[in-house]
Amino acid sequence: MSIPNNPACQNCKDRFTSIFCKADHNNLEQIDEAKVCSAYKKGQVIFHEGAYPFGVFCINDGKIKLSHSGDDGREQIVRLVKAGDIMGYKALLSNERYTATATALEDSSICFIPKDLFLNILQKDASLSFEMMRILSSELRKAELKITHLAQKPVRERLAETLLFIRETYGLEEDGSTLNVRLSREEIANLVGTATESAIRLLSEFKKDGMIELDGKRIRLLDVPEIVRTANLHD
Amino acid sequence: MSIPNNPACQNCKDRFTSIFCKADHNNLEQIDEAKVCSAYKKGQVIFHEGAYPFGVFCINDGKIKLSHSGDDGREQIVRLVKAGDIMGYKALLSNERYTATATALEDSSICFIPKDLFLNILQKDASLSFEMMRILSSELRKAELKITHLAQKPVRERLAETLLFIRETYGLEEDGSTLNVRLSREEIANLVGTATESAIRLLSEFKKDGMIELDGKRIRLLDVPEIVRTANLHD
DNA sequence: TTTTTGCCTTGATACATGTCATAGTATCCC
DNA sequence: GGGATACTATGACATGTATCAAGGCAAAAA
Repeated sequence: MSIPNNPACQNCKDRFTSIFCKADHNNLEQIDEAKVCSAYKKGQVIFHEGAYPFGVFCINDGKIKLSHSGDDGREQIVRLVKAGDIMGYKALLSNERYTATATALEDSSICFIPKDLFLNILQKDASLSFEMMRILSSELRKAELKITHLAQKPVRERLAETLLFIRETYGLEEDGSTLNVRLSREEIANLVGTATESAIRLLSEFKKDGMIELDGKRIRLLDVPEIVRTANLHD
Repeated sequence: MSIPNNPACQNCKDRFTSIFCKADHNNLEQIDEAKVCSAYKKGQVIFHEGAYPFGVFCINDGKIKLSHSGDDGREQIVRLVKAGDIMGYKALLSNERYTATATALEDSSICFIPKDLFLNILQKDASLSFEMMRILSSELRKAELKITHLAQKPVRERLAETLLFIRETYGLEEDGSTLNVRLSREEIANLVGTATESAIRLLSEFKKDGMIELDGKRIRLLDVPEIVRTANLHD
């Protein structure tokens, strides 16, 4: 399943940007001792919708998608996770089973922090729990915005918005224009909330209009202002 | 604007079910002293999207809708609030402006708790902040489910689901079948995420199929199992 | 009462988007 | 390398839904 390799949290390159940068030094050491770090291959599932949570996951390196699977089996991607982010906290906090499945989008290194320890520290460390609330609020804000856009915006606008969202989340490669992640057309569609064919067709249109360039799963954003205009963002 | 009347939190009929039932008695007294309770008329706006938050609101009595207004001005209702619930915490916690507008669905009595006090107590009171995290997690879970359904389910199923959601939130009247809230067709549509005419048409169909009965804004759920089946719920 | 106003309802129509089918293309793996 | 598998692409088509338009009904105002 996963190859253990345990870098210290002190060495974790994202410890300054992650939620744990807010944590008390003391607590951080406890986490460091108890955590288990594992390597996951691209496509591997970290946790499954419906399973019971035993802790939270902290991304050391890599990219993860969190997705619901609808009745008909089609997946809806609800979040993209990057290094420094944590995941699995929602189920833990509401004491329910996972409502989403976490799948590695590329080879990733992920730390696991046991439930009891995490909840325990959360009780003691006010600034950590405040940071947790901030994260939850921010996720909720994004989710509500997405609800509004799904209900009101056409697919074309949502696709443009999604491209910008991917850029915001994973950034660009060294060339300054290529999205720094490889997603299948189906995954893009499941992020937008549309059929794969529709996503493909619209991506082709964007390309024809000179907004983007396509090279397999490589997507280059050529004309960001025009993409912003297409996304019709002003709220 | 609003008629002040200040019942003690001790008398608040929902203090046992609200978030504050978790709070320390000491802190509850502080809140009781600082809070300001006001009456709002049906249709009145409690806070506006884009405004800066100065505190949280706790519903003493009444019903509120929280809605985003999309680019084209159409509203999307993102949450229904009832007595005992709090609102406005998201903006406060993430230190941003309100992303939604709160409007009274009926005459309501609402307490206002100043920002500083609330955040202060949240820092000190671990069990209150844990409850806050639980609420946020639960809201986030609901929002993500709604995203999946908006993306994947047809309007007919979503409407059935919405009827069940309203029942869950506001309950039924004494007759045991009438939804205990009066919403316009437009509001129902904005909850479902569809056009008003579509909502009306489908409600008529539901009526013709014997699932519901319509009497103005009164909606009676006659055949709940069939509504559940129509909503196609099994996730 | 009559008028006004705001909602509700229904029909006709157009369009966006999903679905199905087919073929081309890359990718993986033995 | 070659065959299998998965992904991408495009066309044809069906249909769910939004939009536009017009009329009905009921509550509120004059």
